[in-house]
Amino acid sequence: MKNKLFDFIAKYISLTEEEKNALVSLDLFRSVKKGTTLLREGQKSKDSYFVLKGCIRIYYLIDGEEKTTAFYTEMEALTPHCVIDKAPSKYFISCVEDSILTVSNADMEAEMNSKFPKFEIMCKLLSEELLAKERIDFDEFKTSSPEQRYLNLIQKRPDLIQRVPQHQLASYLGIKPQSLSRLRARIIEKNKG
Amino acid sequence: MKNKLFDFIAKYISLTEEEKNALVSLDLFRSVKKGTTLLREGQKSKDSYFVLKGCIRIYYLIDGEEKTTAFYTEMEALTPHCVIDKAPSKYFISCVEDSILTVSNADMEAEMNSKFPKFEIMCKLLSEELLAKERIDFDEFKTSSPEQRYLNLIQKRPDLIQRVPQHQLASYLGIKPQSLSRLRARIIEKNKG
DNA sequence: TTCATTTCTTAACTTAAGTGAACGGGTTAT
DNA sequence: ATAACCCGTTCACTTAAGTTAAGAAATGAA
Repeated sequence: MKNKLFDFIAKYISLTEEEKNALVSLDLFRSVKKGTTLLREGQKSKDSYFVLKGCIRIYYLIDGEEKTTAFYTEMEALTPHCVIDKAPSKYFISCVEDSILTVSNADMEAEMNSKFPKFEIMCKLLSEELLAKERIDFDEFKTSSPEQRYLNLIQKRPDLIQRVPQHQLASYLGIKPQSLSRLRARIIEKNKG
Repeated sequence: MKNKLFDFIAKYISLTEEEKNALVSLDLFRSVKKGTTLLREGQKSKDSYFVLKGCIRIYYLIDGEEKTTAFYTEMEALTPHCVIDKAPSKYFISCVEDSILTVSNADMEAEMNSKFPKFEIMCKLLSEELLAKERIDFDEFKTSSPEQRYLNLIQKRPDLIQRVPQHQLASYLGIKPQSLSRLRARIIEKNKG
């Protein structure tokens, strides 16, 4: 698992042994059971997550209903907005599967940054990249229909369709579970005729 | 206009006179006429934008139709994905109004960063903040209907509804212009009855 | 000004998503 | 074992968005 983290970091900066050791000594690795809630609405957490194995999701509780809006799987990083804006969290974060994560506190990050300015650069590169990606994801969502979004998902994240419950997928696609069922039936029908 | 830029930067880091002078000497300020295309699909530009006055938008050309997905107004920054991933741009950027922008090249940024590491920190803070905001915007979009999105826009960016053509607003809301017209009529009807 | 183009609205019709309800399969708990 | 619950699907019905077309209003260019 350490190496998975180092591989990820290597995409942005190169680490010396000293730096790697400093990272490991932070004791970041956590095993979390499926269903565990990592962050609740209203909380002011300072923790960021990086998924080494498994899957976590962001969801909102609206009128008593869970609305899942994002999934993070292997090699994906998530810093909740509350860490950035110091406001109570607007959303929940929960474990979709038994997972192995790194959980890093904002204070630990600040310490690493001051010791190794390189880390700050990595964070900059990473968040710039994620921002550009998020922009494009959002644009694709806006410019396509639910059916196109679903077909697009099959192409881009086929694993999600297997590992995530349909009703979570539905709200991820911006529709109701019944509509996703219908839409899937429609697609199968098309491919037959 | 210089001061508007300095005020923006001051939200993230504090600048010495020397640093301010270095910034000004980069000759960043540009006046652009309404309708000017700043970036075309397929281009590999290195330019980032910051809006001092006016409005610019991102749009896609899909089946010969313009799909506007984002607006940037006063005190908002935009780094196109092509600057980050060095790939041909997926979208166009164009001027909605006569505008005053700063246009900064990635090379200039790199130079500022090496001279003043503080700048790198500002970029990190800014992109982290924007990423967290974009996440929440996307989530709000996913979890609400076109009508809710429109009402939400009235609350959050009332100026946009005045200064931007309806058909651009429509695709920004993920719907067709005719649907936006109808939806507006529906809302007015509700408020009467 | 005049003409052409673009933008916005309206309307009639089609298509798809939302809603509420029911059913079967699976799991969990008692 | 059975009851309770959750999940995915299906159905009938409602509501809203997409589509096509037409016309009025605003804009811009000659």
